[in-house]
Amino acid sequence: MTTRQLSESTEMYLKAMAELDNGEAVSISRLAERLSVTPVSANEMVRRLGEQGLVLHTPYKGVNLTSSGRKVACNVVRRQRLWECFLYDHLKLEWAQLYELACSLEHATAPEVTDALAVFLGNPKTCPHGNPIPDENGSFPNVNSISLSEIPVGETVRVASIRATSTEALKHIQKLDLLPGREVTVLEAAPMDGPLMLRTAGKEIALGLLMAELIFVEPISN
Amino acid sequence: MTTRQLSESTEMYLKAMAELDNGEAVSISRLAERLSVTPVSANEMVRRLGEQGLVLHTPYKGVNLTSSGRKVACNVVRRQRLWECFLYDHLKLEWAQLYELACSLEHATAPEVTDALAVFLGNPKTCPHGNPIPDENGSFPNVNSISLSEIPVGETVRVASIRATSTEALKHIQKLDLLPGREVTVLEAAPMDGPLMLRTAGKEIALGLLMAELIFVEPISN
DNA sequence: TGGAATAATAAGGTGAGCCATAACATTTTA
DNA sequence: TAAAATGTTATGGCTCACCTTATTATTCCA
Repeated sequence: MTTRQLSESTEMYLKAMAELDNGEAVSISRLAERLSVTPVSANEMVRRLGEQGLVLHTPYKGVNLTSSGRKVACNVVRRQRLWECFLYDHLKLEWAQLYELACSLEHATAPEVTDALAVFLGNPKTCPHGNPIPDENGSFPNVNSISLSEIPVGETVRVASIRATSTEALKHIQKLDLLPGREVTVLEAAPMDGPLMLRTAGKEIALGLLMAELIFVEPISN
Repeated sequence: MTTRQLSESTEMYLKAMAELDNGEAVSISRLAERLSVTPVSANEMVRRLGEQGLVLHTPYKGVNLTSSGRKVACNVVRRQRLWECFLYDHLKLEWAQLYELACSLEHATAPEVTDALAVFLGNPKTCPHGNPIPDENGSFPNVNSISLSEIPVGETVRVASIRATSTEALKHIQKLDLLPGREVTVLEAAPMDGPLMLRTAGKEIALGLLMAELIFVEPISN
């Protein structure tokens, strides 16, 4: 298993798979959607990744990362989230822009730089969006937190992390003040996948279901 | 003059031209050599750059940056040298590796990041190799310093900056302790483009002419 | 169980940026 | 001034990662 240089595209596919992973195989169409690519293109690419031993494709079932693919994906995620920390904590850049800005940097980052950056930042455990940063060994943190969309009406939870990737979505979440640490009460779930009505910081807000699925929460512990 | 996204390759060509620029047009073969590409490929690429208005190619004479091409090149150089400062001053990475490591990052750096990085670093004036960092407006600093290869035997000068790009060359220069700030006396110039014999920090060292051309010096002022 | 939805594959095409080889043009220099 | 060196252009080919359109295979659900 040589660690030859992988293309940016390869890294993006592997990262997307890791981000979409929830235990089961990822369908090629969801992968295609996430990467803004046609299913046919995603199919081709998955075949290539399969030939390299990075993914396992079971026709009609979906794609899984192999252990070596997962390792690469972890590494990519690690690089990205470390950059997010740097861009936020030290360069004071926009919270909503971090994912996008760090995404370009992640593919251009040598291992020496990644390691030195982690040390410089004091080995942070999470990125500014609350998502865990994998360690050097490439263990992908399996966060078993629940999405806000699954919380029954009436319950109050705490925002743990945001998995949104588009700057637009992140801006909206920021505007609604649904940042990690905030407490949120689910007031109502409109029928037909309608928006959730929430209360946070004394305000009542409406949140689309798709967006709610990207917000991960935890029980209020203390 | 739209500032559409330029490819990494385009940026590398423009940067190489700026780095090779010494007032006259740059020949396509030197450009090709610098970029480790065949002259034919460089020719094709220069044609494309010409069509975009970034360079001016006079057949059999060479290539020049247009004002818009120069602006882009400056920006690339600025990004790279800012990253070099960060990698050296804060991440404590190897002096000789900086060029290479910063080179990958430079193409992945958004304008917001560049500007914030400059502020974070305190708007440094030079990179760790002693080369000037262009300002936001893209003025390419025209350093009129002299290369060590042009210093007559007997004279003593101070190393101002190193323009080498390969990690290997930089490692060698570091081993010889020819870093910016050091004083060097030219003891002898061997015939037939033979090596220069130098004295620096009490030691006598031999330096190949090609390498000496990458070391820029200034008179000892104080 | 049969049709709808979803997934896979086949075939052909695009552009960027590189390659090699060969032919031809110009400039340099001996 | 002629030959050598350098620069240019033509031709054809390659890989990667994408595209479209069309066909075929499988799965799911009513």
